[in-house]
Amino acid sequence: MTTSSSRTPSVPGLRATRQRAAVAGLLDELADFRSAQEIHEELRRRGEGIGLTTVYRTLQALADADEIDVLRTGTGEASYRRCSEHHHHHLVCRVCGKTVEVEGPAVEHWADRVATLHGFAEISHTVEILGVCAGCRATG
Amino acid sequence: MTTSSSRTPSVPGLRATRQRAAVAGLLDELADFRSAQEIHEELRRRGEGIGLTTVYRTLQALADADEIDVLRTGTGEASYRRCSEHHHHHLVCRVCGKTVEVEGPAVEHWADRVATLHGFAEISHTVEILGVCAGCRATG
DNA sequence: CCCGATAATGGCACTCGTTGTCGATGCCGT
DNA sequence: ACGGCATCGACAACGAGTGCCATTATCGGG
Repeated sequence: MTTSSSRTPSVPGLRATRQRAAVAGLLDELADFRSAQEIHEELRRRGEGIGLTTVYRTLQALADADEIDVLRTGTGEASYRRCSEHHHHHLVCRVCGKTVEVEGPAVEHWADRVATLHGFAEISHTVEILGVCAGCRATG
Repeated sequence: MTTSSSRTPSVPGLRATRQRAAVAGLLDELADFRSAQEIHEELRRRGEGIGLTTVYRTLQALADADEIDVLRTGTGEASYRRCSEHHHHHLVCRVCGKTVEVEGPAVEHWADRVATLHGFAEISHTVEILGVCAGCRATG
C-alpha cells in the first residue's frame, strides 16, 4: 500500500494515461478541496505536461465514476477532492472558507426515509452547512 | 391591499424604483428558486422594461438585505427565492425532474447541533435529495 | 410645483470558469 | 509490430456575472 497510484485503475472503459494518473495522484496527496485550475497549476509546477482541458475532463470523469467529490464555492467555481470511503458532509465557514467534515447517520436515514415515502429510489443527497466559525466571529 | 406590492420599502438609502418593485413583486409571486436570467426573462415577457444588469444588481441588493435566499445550482448558476417563513428542501427526480418539497425538523436540528458543536454560528444549510421517482422507475 | 443633486438604470464590453472542436498522439488488444 | 480508437491539448466558443458610464428617474428643498 504505500503509495498510491492506486484507486483509479479499476474504472472500465477508461485508459490508463500519464495525465490521468497525475491528477489522481495529486488528489490522493491533497486531502482538501481544490479547483480545477489550482490542480492544473500545481501539476505544471511539478513539470507534468498536462493541458487545462484535460484536467477538467479528467476531473469530470473521476466525478462521474464517483471517485471524487465535487462542490461549488461561493463564486460558482467547482472544487474537487478525493472521495473518502465513508460518506460525509461539509461544514463551511462563509468568511474564511475553513471546512470541517461531519457525519450524520441521522441525516442519512432522514433522507432515505423521506425519499422512500415519496416513492423515490436510488437516492443520493447533498447536504451543506454554512456558518461563521469561532475564529472569524472573534476577529470580525 | 392584500398583495402589497412590497416588502422592500423599509430599506433606507435605497430608492423606490419601478424596476426594484417589479423584481420584488415577482419574487413574492414565485415561491421557488429562479435564476436571475429567468427572472429577467419573465419580467420582459410581462412588458416590464428592465435590463439584465439591473436584475442582477437588484437581486444582489435584496440578498444583501437578507430579503431573499441565494443558492447555486449544479451548473454553478445562482438562484434566488423569496425568504419564506417556513424553510423546506427539495426531493428531485433525476430522470424527469419532478420536484417535491419536503420539510424535516430532524435535519434542521441536526445541522444546528453539528454546527454549534464545532463552534460555528449564523448557520444556514442546503439539503437536496436526488433519486428516481416511482413513475420513472416503472417506465424506465 | 419645479429644480437640482444624486442614486439607479441599462446597453455594452469585458472577465473568467468551463466546454466544444478537431488534428495529433499514445494506449492496448490482436 | 500494427491499427483502431480513446485521449490529449491548443484554441475558440460559450455563458453567467460585473464594470463602465452616459442617460434617466427619484426625492428633498426652495
